[in-house]
Order: sequence, then structure tokens, then C-alpha cells
Amino acid sequence: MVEALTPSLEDYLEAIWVIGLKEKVVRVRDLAQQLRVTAASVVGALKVLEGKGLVVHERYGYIELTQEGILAAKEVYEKHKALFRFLHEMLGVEAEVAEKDACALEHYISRESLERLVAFIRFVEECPEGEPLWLSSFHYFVEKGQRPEHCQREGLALEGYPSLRELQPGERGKVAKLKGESVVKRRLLDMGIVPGVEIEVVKVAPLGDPLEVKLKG
Amino acid sequence: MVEALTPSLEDYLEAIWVIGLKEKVVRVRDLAQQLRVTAASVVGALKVLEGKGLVVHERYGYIELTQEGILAAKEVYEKHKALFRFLHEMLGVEAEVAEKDACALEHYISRESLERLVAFIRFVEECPEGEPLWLSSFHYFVEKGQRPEHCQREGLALEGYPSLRELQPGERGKVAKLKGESVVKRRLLDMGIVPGVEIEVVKVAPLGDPLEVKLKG
DNA sequence: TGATATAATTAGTTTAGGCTAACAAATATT
DNA sequence: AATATTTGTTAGCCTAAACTAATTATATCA
Repeated sequence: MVEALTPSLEDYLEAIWVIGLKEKVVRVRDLAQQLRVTAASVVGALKVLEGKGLVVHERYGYIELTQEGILAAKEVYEKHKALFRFLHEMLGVEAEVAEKDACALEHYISRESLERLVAFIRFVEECPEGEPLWLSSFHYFVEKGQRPEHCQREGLALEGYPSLRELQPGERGKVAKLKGESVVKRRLLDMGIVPGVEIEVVKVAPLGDPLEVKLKG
Repeated sequence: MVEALTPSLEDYLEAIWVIGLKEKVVRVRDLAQQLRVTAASVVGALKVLEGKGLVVHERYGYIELTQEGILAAKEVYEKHKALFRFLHEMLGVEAEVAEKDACALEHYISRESLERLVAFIRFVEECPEGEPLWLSSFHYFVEKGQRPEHCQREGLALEGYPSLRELQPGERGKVAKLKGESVVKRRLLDMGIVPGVEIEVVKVAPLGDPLEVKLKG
């Protein structure tokens, strides 16, 4: 890594790489067309890239990436692909929008975050059972605006309140009834949380869970 | 929405909003400090923002957002928060890195993608059972490099190799046994992948999946 | 009430990345 | 071969967004 590249220069590198995957040679006008920029701008950018030792380009000749240039170009391209997959395939964002966003975001996401994102994608895509249930549930959630049957269960319901999570620390409520799976229910019962009991929310963790509550007494 | 704001102008707006949440008044030096920019730059930006009707600022006076300015500032701020939560709380990216990335990405993510991301975060955070099991599994996966017990099943195991994914294109291995759910197992069996058979990895897609393999013969 | 410190402003420069227009080289067409 | 067309290059200009240096307000205090 010589020096940090600007977003624009990364775009040029990536475009050279992408065009090179399909065509035998890469010329100024190909880049201009791909990036929707005038040929003059391409020439300017190539000069800078050449100065950084990332491309080789002779007057009126073809454009080639150096070893270093290939590394840099590939890195951007990987970011692009990961972002696209995440946005389109996982979040379900329309392909064109996801493409555009990936093009923009690829220049700004850090290596650390990208690594996590890639790990996440792998985690989902390499899931032994294929697309995990929760992801399908998410797509259902996006489509219909509500969770599918199997993940609508709540641990407990409060009288008059939609959910325990709506309570702020310090607030109190009365348990109306317990819902959900027997295992979860059992644990709540074990903890003394039964219908009719009054509880007070003590602390809420950032993600809303775990939740610390105090029973009456 | 008057005209598209540049990333830099969005930063100024957001900073005015954020400072305004804590302090009674916002001055040029506060912005300069927050954005790590000289006061002169702040003045220049304020002029542009004033021209767009987003802020009100008199010579040597305090800085205030107009109604429109508040809307624009809030939108950026919401993007920032959503990105941060996603990166930090879900992907487990370090807080400082997540913060920096959110600052950069907030200017480039489209409304559509953001909506999906927010939906995804809500989906996870408002999950009735608290942090879903798959998310914990992901964190385990990131930490330890492998899936936890309950989701470790792979389609197949190789003799002497930890996983099929460790093989490079061209390498070979011998199937030791098939693991996992009956559906996946059935499909592998249908494809002729049975214990004892030798397979060679032909091609690996960038994300490691799908994987193309060749059976002996 | 001045003197001075702090804050805000203006003016002018720099860098990145585009643009147009004019010109040069390479390629195609007659 | 001569000319036309396409492609590539250079030169010069524009905008955004930072900067420095110099200047002008405002505030504070002896």
C-alpha cells in the first residue's frame, strides 16, 4: 500500500480490473464509457495512477495494471461484491439500488467492518441447512410488516402495555399472562414471574436484552 | 428537499444537531472543534447552508437550524445511528471503528437500503425472545472461527481435513462421512457423494460458496 | 476605559476531480 | 494516397472543501 487512494482513483482501478475480466485490452474510451466521464478525465486519472505505480500506460496504448495495482483493484472489487450481496441477497434491496450503493460504500467501509460483513455473509450463506429460517422470517417481516407465526411469541404480556420492552427503567407493570414455548415459560415461572405479579424494570441492555427486572418484594 | 447536499455539508448539519442536543447554543468554534476543522471552514460552510435555507446565522452570533435544516440533520443522524448499531452491536465491530465507518457511510447509503437495514435491526432487536440464537451463534463464529455445536453440521466431512472449504482448487480429498439434516444429506447422496468417494475441488466462488467439485471418474 | 485575549470573518491558496475546446495520432473509407 | 472519423492528449477553467494569514468583533479585566 503506497498511499491512500481517493474514491475516484479506486473507481478507475476497479473499472480497469472489471473491464479486463471481459475484454482482452482496456483502452481510455472503455474507462470513459464505464465511468461516464470524458476521456480527458480518464487520461488525468491515469497519470496519477501511473505516478503511484499502479498502472502502466503508454501514449495511445493499452492500459494495464501493475502487480500492486491488481491487489488494490481486487480489494475494492471484493468490497463491492460483499456489499452488493449483503444489500441485495440478504436485505433484499433491489439489484440496481444495491449496485449503486455498493459502488459508493465500497470506498468508505473499513477493512475491519468489511471482514465482519464478509464473515456474516459466509455465516448465512454457508449455513448447513441452506437459507436459515430467521432470514426467511426477516423477508416475510419486510414484505408483510409482521413476524411470521413462529416468531411472534412473547415471553410475557403486561396489562395495558404492548410489551415489556416499552417500559423505561423505573417503570412498573403487572404481568397479565405468559405466552410462548414451554421451555421459556418454565424458566419464567421458575424465576417467580407468574400472572398477577407486579414487576419493575431495573435496567435495559443496549439491545433490549437481557433485561433486568425486580419482582414485588 | 432543496438540492442534494454534499457529504461535508451533511456533516455540518448533523454536528449542529448533535451539539444542539447537549448544549443550549451552537457556536462556530463548537463546530470547528467537533469536525476538526478551522473556524474559517465552518464559516464558509455556514454561508452555503444559509443560502440553502437550512441554517440561520448572524455575524458573530449563534447558529440555528431552520425547520428544513432540522429535517435534513435528523435524517443524517438517523442513518448514522442505524449504521453504528448494525456495525457495532450486530456485527461486533469495535465501537471506534464502527463510529468512524458510520460517519463515512451515512452520506452514501440510499434511503432504500437504509430502510432495509433499519428493518433488519428492528427485526433483531425487537425479537420477542431477546437476542436471537443465530446472532449469538454468529458472534461465537466470529470469535472462535467455527460454528457452535448446534449449527456445526456440515454437508460432508473429509478424511484428515477439517473442512472441504480448506481445499484449494485442484486439491483432492476423500469423503469420510456425511453429516447433517436428512434433506441436505439426501441431495448429496443423489449427487453421488457418498463416504469413501474421492473428490477434487474444481472452483471456489469468491465467498467460498457455491463450490464446484469433480467426482472420481 | 482602554488593553488584550478570544472568537469570527475575509481573502487568498491548495488539492482533487471533474469539465470543454483545440489539437494530435491512429484507424477507416473512398 | 488522401481524406475523414475516431480516439487520445493537452491546456485551461470550474467547483467543493479544506487550509493559512490577516483582519475585525466581542468580551474580559486591571
